[in-house]
Parts: sequence; C-alpha cells; structure tokens
Amino acid sequence: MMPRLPIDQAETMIRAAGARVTRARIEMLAALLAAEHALTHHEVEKRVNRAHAIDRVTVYRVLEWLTANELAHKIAGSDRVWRFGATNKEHARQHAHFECNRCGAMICLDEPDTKPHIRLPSGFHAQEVDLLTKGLCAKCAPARRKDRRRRSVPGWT
Amino acid sequence: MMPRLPIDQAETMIRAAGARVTRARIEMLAALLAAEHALTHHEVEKRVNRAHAIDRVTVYRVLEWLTANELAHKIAGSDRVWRFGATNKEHARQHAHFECNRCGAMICLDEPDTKPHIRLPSGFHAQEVDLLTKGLCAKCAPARRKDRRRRSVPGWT
DNA sequence: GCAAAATATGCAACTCAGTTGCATATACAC
DNA sequence: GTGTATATGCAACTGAGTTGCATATTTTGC
Repeated sequence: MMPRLPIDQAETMIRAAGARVTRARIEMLAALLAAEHALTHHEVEKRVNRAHAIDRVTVYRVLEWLTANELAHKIAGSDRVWRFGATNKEHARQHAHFECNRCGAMICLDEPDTKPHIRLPSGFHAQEVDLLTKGLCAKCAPARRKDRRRRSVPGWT
Repeated sequence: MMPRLPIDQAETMIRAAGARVTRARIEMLAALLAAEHALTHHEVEKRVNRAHAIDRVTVYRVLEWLTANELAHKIAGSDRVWRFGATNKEHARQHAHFECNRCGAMICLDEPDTKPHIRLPSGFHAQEVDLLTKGLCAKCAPARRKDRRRRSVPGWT
C-alpha cells in the first residue's frame, strides 16, 4: 500500500465515517495523523493555523467530534490537559501510553504482552484497563540533570 | 494494635514528618485517612469545614504539602480534577487505581500480582507504571442502565 | 447549478480548578 | 513570654474547557 498524505488519509477517514467533510476536520485529523506524539488542543490549533485560522472553540468541538467518532482518542495527562492522538485502525483502542515526567509529552504505546491481573473490591465491575508508563522521553533523558520543569512531586499518581 | 482515631493518627504522622503541626494539616489528613475513596480538594474542604472554615487556597496548599511529604498521593482522573488519598504505610507508592465511569469516584487498589511488560521506543526511560482500571463502582454497577453522567466517549483514554 | 434544510463555525461570555503575591496570624525555639 | 520562621487568608489572576446564539458552509433534493 502506497504512502498517502495525511490530508488525503484524513479526508478519506472522515468521509468513511459518513459525516460532513469540513476543512477544520480534515486539517485537524491530518495534524493528528502526522504528529509524532499526542497533541494538546493548543498544539493542534498552532499546527493547523499555519494554513488558516481556526477558532479555539472549533478546535475543542472538532476534537470532541473526532473522539466520539473514534477517529481519535483522548488521553488525560498529569497537567490536567487533554491530549489527542489519531486512532490507528489496527489497535482501535489504545490503552497504553507513555508520559514524560520532564516535558509532559505523551505517546501511544502498543498493548503490553502480559496483561496485569487486577483484583477489585466486590461489587466493582471493570470495563477497561489503562496503562500509563511515566519516565523520560528520548529528548529529555540525556538532559535529565538540569531539571527545570518538574511539578510538585514528579511522577506521582 | 488498637484502632486509633484518624485525627490522632494524622497528628502523629505529621509530627513524625518533623513539620509544623497545624489544625488544617491534621484535619485534612484525618479526612483523607477516614475517606473510603480518594477525595477532591472540594470534598476535603467540605468535610473539614464541618469543624471550622478553611480557606480554599489553604486546602490546595496543604494537599500539595501532604503530597510532597508523601503522607498523601494525588491521582489524575478523567475529569481533570486531582483526587487525593492518604498514603498508607505498607504500600507507600500506590500506582494502581480504579475510576468509576459513571460517578467518577476513585479508589486505590493493591498492586497487581503480575506486572505488565512494557516495550518503549529506544531512548525512552521508564520510571513508574501507573495502572488505571475503569468501570463501575459498587454503587453504580446496579444502576448502570439509567446512565446520566457519562462524558463524550465514556471510558476512553 | 440553485435553493432549502441541516449542521458546523465564530464570537463573546462564562465556569471552574488551580496559582500567585502579599499582608496577617500562628507554631515553635529560645 | 518574645522573636522568628512559616502557615494561613484574601484578592486577584491564569488557563482549560463550555455554552448560547448568530452566521457561514456543506449537503440534499430539485
């Protein structure tokens, strides 16, 4: 299968979802598809605005729409900011992520080979298990000594 | 060992940390110790204010202080609100939690028996692994049909 | 193509968690 | 008790995310 431009791929995905194909949706999904890590609303806004201005609110609404239509998924980070990643078709449900304790970057990981076995109190009913690995990303690992951006207690959950 | 009042236990813990023993710290830690699940700043405020009024900002600052001193730990939920739990001495570092998809309640779990094996991209360095199981809590599981509080795409991460 | 209906966008104003600066109150050492 | 370090209260702020409503754009039916 030949490599396609994110913008074309995005359009195809949205069209396949049977919904209105708008420039905002195409460009935002394309931005997610092209991204090397999960993007905040602000990052999406910045990347898309290179082409033309999109309203803040539209960014939120489109991201919400993409999430509801399973073209993207959102990840809660330690900084209370949602990050969004394009949902790749193979692993439709990403439940494993990595978060950098220094720069806050988040990336999607493959599912772990061994699933942990969780013991819940009686009456509780599990639906999904999310795995968040924290540490230092490739950019931050070498620079770890001069740590300037750490939060109150880095890495705690 | 005989059961102690949370308020006494809290005072002992704070004194043991070698820090100033204030009413706000004692009462807030006692509230966390007595809580059946992790509390938001607002829940802490409400529970403590039965005794006497504590400023919103003080609540934030004391919770931060408790976290920094490892007497409590904070958990990021799907609703962008921090929840705090008393750090129990046996498992000093809680990294497994349960979040209810319906009411948002969070509780601390024991570590899973089998730790998952995570494969990271090269250059990445893992420091902690957090496990978040989502589903329905004992209160919400029976009432699951009339779901009124679900978020855009419930349970996604 | 063109008009009408359906829906997405932009704008303004809002909510709510969490933060910061600074003056005042309190715990503890002496 | 008195002095000093530090915790608290107050007010004002930041920044993410939301809502209502008017306007623009996509789609559908012709």
